[in-house]
Amino acid sequence: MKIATWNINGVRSRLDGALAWLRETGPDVACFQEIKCTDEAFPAEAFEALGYNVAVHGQKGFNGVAILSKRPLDEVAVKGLPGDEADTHSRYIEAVVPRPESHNGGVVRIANLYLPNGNPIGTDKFAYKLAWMRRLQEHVAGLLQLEEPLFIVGDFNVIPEPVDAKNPQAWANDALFQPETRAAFRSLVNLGLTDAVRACHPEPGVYTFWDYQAGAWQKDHGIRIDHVLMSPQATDRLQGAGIDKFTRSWEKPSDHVPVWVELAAA
DNA sequence: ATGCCTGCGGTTCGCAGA
Repeated sequence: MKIATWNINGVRSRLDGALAWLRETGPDVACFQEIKCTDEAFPAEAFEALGYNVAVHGQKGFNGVAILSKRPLDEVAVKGLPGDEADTHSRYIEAVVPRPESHNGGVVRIANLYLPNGNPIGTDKFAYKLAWMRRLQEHVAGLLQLEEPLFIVGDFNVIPEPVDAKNPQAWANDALFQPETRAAFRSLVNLGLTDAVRACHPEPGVYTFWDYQAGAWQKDHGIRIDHVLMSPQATDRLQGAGIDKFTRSWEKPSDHVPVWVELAAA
């Protein structure tokens, strides 16, 4: 079973690339962030034509997340991160998905998130980011009590460690690499989660984002900010994890590339 | 020190991104 996540930076302007990527890599579950459209404007039919079932939590203009699944979604459990009724940003969707027939039953729980960027530091945007991370910690702590295979995936907007940036010093004053940001991410992982890509790829130079500006891609000035975090019950089945770096060379690319994990049947 | 790109809204520039 393959589960993938991609900050697509506008699903409508990136639809052809998204469909090509799905055809080429065939994930059982694909999570998108920054779809930048309402539920009504999401091009669900194009994905359904490839055999996917679709759950969307969008909004006008920016943010927005979606889950695609080859198997019908059992339950779209949550839309919007719990813990603040006043938060109107569409940054979180959670669903329960049956595992493939070849896995002899059972389900996985998918939490797909687009964590706030938080720049510039010292503003209410950074405070919102840290508050959002505290809310996520609370919610995930509850989910872990279910003792299910749980996948928390998406654009975390967190550079966890210096090895996760080509030039760490360039991010010293950025919300993605602040001590408070990194500490909140460590606390989340320390609930008992596994960072799938880092577990499978301890080497440096593994990035998921290259800015459009200043030739970041050509200079490999990348950062690793898109992650798959797994509960123990999910990690038990981990066979591999990787990054579809090739999409960054496409025409009209997203500035992020997909991240995926492959799971054993038992 | 600043902007470099890009998508989107709603009009041709501002906002958000990271």
